[in-house]
Amino acid sequence: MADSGRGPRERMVFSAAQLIRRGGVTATSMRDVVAHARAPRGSLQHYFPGGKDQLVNEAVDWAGRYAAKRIARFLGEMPEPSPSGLFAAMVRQWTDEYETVGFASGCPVAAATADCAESTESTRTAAAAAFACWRRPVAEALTEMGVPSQRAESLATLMISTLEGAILMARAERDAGALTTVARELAPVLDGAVTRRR
Amino acid sequence: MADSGRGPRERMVFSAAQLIRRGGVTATSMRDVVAHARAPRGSLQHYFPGGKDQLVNEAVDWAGRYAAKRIARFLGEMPEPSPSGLFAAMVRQWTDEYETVGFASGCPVAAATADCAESTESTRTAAAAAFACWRRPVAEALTEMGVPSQRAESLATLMISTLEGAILMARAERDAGALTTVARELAPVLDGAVTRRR
DNA sequence: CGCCGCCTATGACGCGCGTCATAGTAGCGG
DNA sequence: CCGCTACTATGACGCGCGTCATAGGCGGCG
Repeated sequence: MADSGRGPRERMVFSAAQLIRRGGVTATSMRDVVAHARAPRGSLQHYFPGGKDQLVNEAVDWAGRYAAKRIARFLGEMPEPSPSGLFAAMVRQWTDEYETVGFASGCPVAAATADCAESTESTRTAAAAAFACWRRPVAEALTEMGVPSQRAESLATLMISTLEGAILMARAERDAGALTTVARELAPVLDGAVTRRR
Repeated sequence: MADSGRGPRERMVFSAAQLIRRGGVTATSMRDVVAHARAPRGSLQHYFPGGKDQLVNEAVDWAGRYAAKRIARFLGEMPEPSPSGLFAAMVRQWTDEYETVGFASGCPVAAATADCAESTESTRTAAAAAFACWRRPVAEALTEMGVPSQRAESLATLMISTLEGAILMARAERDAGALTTVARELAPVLDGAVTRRR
């Protein structure tokens, strides 16, 4: 969450993701992005000759990779990993944010999907890639914990779907209750899928 | 899904919901709405003096009530109701749509939340109300099936969250797989919550 | 120095938006 | 026929958008 990535280009992509998280793709203007990134406006057409689409797609891309990296981080921080523990960590990231800085932002991939899935093929593809990029480490972690690999894929899909939906609901209600609820309710089915001891 | 509600006013609200489903709130213009509803443009300021916000809020409202009514309908169609059966029906509504007319549209409440939760308080409130309106009959149905009422509330939240997330994923990937997956994986935990025979 | 890449600066263009102002029409009770 | 209310019609306004065109600075290398 550092305010500045190294180069101005990185900062713009990061800022785009940040703004898309808040208000959606359509409501995020390129002028807003350069202002938020404290970047020169002239750099837009230099770094992103593909226009807004390119910027948005890279922001979605970045978000997918970021989510994937978080999974690895969560696993590293867990003394004894379990499926429910991983999901709890994923959920906690959001409850923490909502409790500390408020309910201003959702998931940029979700916003991009809702806004662009029909209008902009390339962004839809980017969102699909982001989901896949996010799901992979989750599924791998589950198999590592002893979940059969096919089942792990399904559960990864379940975890991310449920998380995304709960984020939406929590934001609408300005109450993180939905997040904690789904974490609690999903725990047994996740842990129940472990067939071999690690 | 009838193309025309009775009055022009109803048609406009319905069309707004329809367009928001596709491209989000910000990308949906009021001129688009009247065109889609084949309604006179002059009627906008007559029926919706509150401007776009009012129109959007009523569309979200409509969507919430529509979802709630569908739950009642599903229950009526099920010979022997079960939690997993209800969830399967909710999911099937979306897989059916995606298989027949394509992945153009998502959930209007989700889109409104992603686009307006931060920018427009009234719409955020409308979305929260829509979720609540949708959740109530689900929870009631679960208690009717023998789920303890507090648990039923939690499971209703889980079902709707998971469904919303799976809709997003399916739309991004243009593949209803996520929907069928979550229906399958959630079934046991839902049915396992029934403590008394009906 | 001179030149040439990279990056930045800035103003303009055309468009579509939400909103407003003003006027017009239809039906109907008096 | 009048007048009133409900609804429709239409053009204008101001704004912010994405994009483009053009013109710089500016550091390094021959």
